[in-house]
Amino acid sequence: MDTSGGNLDSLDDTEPLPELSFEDFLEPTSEKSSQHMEIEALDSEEDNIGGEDLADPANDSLNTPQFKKNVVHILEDKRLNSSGLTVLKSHAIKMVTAGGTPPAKAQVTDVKILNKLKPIPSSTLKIGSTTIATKSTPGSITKTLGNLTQIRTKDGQVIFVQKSVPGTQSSTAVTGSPSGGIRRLVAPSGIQKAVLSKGVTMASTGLVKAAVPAKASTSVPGSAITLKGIQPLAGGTAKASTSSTTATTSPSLAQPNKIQVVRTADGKIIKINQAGPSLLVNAKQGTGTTVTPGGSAATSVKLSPSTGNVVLNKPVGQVVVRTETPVKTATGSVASASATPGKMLVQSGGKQILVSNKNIIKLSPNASATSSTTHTTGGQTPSTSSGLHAIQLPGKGGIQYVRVLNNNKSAAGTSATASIPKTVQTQKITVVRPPAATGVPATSTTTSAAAASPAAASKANLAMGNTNKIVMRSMGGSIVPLPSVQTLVSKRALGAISNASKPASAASSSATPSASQELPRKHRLTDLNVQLKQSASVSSEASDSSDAGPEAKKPRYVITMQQGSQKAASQPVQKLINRTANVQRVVSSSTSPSSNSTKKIYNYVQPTGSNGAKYMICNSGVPQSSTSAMRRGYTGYVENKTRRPPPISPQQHRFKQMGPQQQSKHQQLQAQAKQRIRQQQLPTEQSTPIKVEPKLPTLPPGVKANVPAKPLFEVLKPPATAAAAGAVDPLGGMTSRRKHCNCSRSQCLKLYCDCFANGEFCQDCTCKDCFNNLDYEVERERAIRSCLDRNPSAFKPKITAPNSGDMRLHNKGCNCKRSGCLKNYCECYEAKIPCSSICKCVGCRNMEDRPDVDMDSLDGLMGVEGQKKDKAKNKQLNENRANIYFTDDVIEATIMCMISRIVMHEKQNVAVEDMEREVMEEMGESLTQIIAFAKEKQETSQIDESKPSS
DNA sequence: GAGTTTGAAACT
DNA sequence: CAGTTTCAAACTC
Repeated sequence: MDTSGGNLDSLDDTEPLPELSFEDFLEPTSEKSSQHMEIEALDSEEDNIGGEDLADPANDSLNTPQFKKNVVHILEDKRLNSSGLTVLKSHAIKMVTAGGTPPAKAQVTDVKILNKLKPIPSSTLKIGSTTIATKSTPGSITKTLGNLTQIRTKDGQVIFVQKSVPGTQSSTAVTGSPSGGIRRLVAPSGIQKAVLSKGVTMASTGLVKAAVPAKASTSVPGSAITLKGIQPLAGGTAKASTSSTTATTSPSLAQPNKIQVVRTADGKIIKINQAGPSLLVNAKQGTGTTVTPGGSAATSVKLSPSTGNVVLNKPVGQVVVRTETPVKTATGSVASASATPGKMLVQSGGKQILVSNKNIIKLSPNASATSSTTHTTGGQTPSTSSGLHAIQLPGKGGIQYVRVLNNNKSAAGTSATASIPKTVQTQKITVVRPPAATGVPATSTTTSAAAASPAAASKANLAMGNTNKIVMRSMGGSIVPLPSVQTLVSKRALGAISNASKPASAASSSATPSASQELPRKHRLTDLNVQLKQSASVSSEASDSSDAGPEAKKPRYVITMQQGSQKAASQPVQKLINRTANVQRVVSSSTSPSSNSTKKIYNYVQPTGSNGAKYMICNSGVPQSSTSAMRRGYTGYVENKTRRPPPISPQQHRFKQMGPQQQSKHQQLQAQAKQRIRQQQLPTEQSTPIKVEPKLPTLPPGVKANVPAKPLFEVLKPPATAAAAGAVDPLGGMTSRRKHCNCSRSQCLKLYCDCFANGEFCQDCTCKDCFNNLDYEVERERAIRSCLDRNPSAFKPKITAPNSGDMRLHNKGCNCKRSGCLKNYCECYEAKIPCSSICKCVGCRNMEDRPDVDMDSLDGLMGVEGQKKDKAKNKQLNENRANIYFTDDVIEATIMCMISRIVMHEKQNVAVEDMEREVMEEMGESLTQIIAFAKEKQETSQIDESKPSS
């Protein structure tokens, strides 16, 4: 992304801003329900953006670099959905401007108002719900020139309204709205801009056409389209570097008092005019990577790829978004990147504006938003004031989204539902950028805090006053999931995510990093797990949160101590992991200010000895290691390629591999873990500094969750310090990433990528065009969903133990053909488990008992099926034999013998150590007898079998 | 380090 | 669901 940014800067920065003119209004063709959830709508929109161009044919042409015009579609009651831009057909407003033309040139703006708009009385000029001028207003309509009616607006502007007959207008404009009338607003030559509504300034000058459909039935006061909030910039006079100045100082702008210009890393510029509610969309290339304050009062905001959330705590009235033609496609594989225009989606007050290329803007009203938010303020520009504003900016490699959320009582980000805030009066603009190591931690923290905790959010809102909230995500630099998307995407993960009840304060930073740390899945961890239910409610919640299946119900949690935020943050959680003796699964609930009571499920280990408690984070629901083996379900950590090591536990093995220094560190960590466990075991949890949060990518993976207490992106944030933490961890790297991916074509958004498959962000990887990071959260979420759609268990561990005590098996089995399952190509082999009957491998030599047997010779003797059957048969036979000799009676008898020894020694006051030894000896004797019996039986049976034949 | 092999994932 | 293609890791040289 960095590379493209530079190119863009050089190319686009100098270009004058194309002026926007309203050309025509599209006749709504169909009424689509806006029942889509926000996430769905976003998905569709994303899909549209990412993939095909808008349905509008004009887009295609517009997307071409040569095309100079800006087209704006304002859709009503529609949100971009899966169907794509077809939604835009209804109630769309297309604004076409001479994109590359110098601003000095007179601009003609044609505006078409599609149906659902209230017919404008001859005496009233109204766009949307905003009345520009009325006859009733004294002196508003000054005179009539031919078919033009001169209207003086409240602001003293003079515009001419021309009634025109459909068909006389441009074909595009009139098409679809035969019944609609067209009013042409012609601004006198002396007027540089037309003020269409209070707070809305049309910078472009010249002709304004307003086609008003005659459909009275559809004309609902609230359904009217308001242009307020959309203001084409007057010009390309201002370059990216000076854009802020232009916005603030431009006399042509009626409202802009304070404009903040935010420039993304990709060179995209977002201007936020705090003076007014209007939204400025400017499709001009940007160059810089920094955001410059628009005015003295404006707060400087820097949006670098590494930047986190940025919250503009000031009333925002105007937002200017400049887009630039992506020079490079998202994938980067397309050679003709320049020909691939980016798209910008602006969602405003239930409307969405999709800008294709720098010159194409589409506004699509969000039905849901419109319905819910419109008319709440007595018809005062309801549409613009309410709803969400999402702006998707073309990036060098991706798309940027900006969402302006209404300032709701509760933080918009916290809203899990797709409901759109109905409160229109106050808006909060928050530019959220993924936090990065070098980002703006303060801002990001603020945003996250607001989203995460109601209290914080409310507080933030108070501070912000009348502001809009803008959540911006960009593919080029960073991506912040739109709230709706978050709700959408994270439903599964939310359960786990919501559980993240990290303090809004610095704790978040510390927690997040830890969350991203890898928690290597332990071998047979489930065997040792003992589920403890601390509270019935908790357990119920846990079950509730797991819609995605049993495994999905097991979110990963990272337990970190709150000790010095930085310290805790930098301290990999894995360090504390200890897999030993008794691992208890603890389901606990905690309540955070921001979220519902959260349920935490984690394992802690308590050795049988008196060494104190050890603990480990649990979570079986998500692959936790980054190795391919882990990705494939191997829960153990494969540190080296040595296969078939002595049957020591992975932990032992790893510990063994540690150097002295590492071991000491390990011990130190263990001590810390113990301490934490003790603290956690204290009855009074509130006093415990221990923080339990879901392990990072809880989300991904198919984990169904409740409403996210916090924005998904917050939860998904890769630990800022994780990367810095590097690979070394206290446990000698057992929990560190074994390897970094090297993906080149999958953008790390497919299961090919180990990182992605493990639900992790790429860190320190050598991958190319990596999208598996917070900057591309949208794409990442989409990819996750896509994977889950294909395979709901895609992110579940592939290797599990069916039952406690059972051997781990590959859930799906391998399918090796040529490796004999004796190379790491084989997932089973890589996981150090024998192939099972589930496997479809050919020539398998990865047998449990005889891995060394050369099965090649057998290949010719028996077909694949034969091998499978044989394998299954042997397995079953072994099981049967075990059942024959280890009957319940035998086992019971053995146990009774052992107990009897205990009782006997207790009476004799024998030392515990001796008692244990005696008991073990007793068991050994019993086993010996059983084996002897089995042998005898077998010999007897063989003799019996041989007798008949002879 | 480049090229090949391999099998899961993705696609058709 | 099967066959094919894509992909990235594992492996070989």
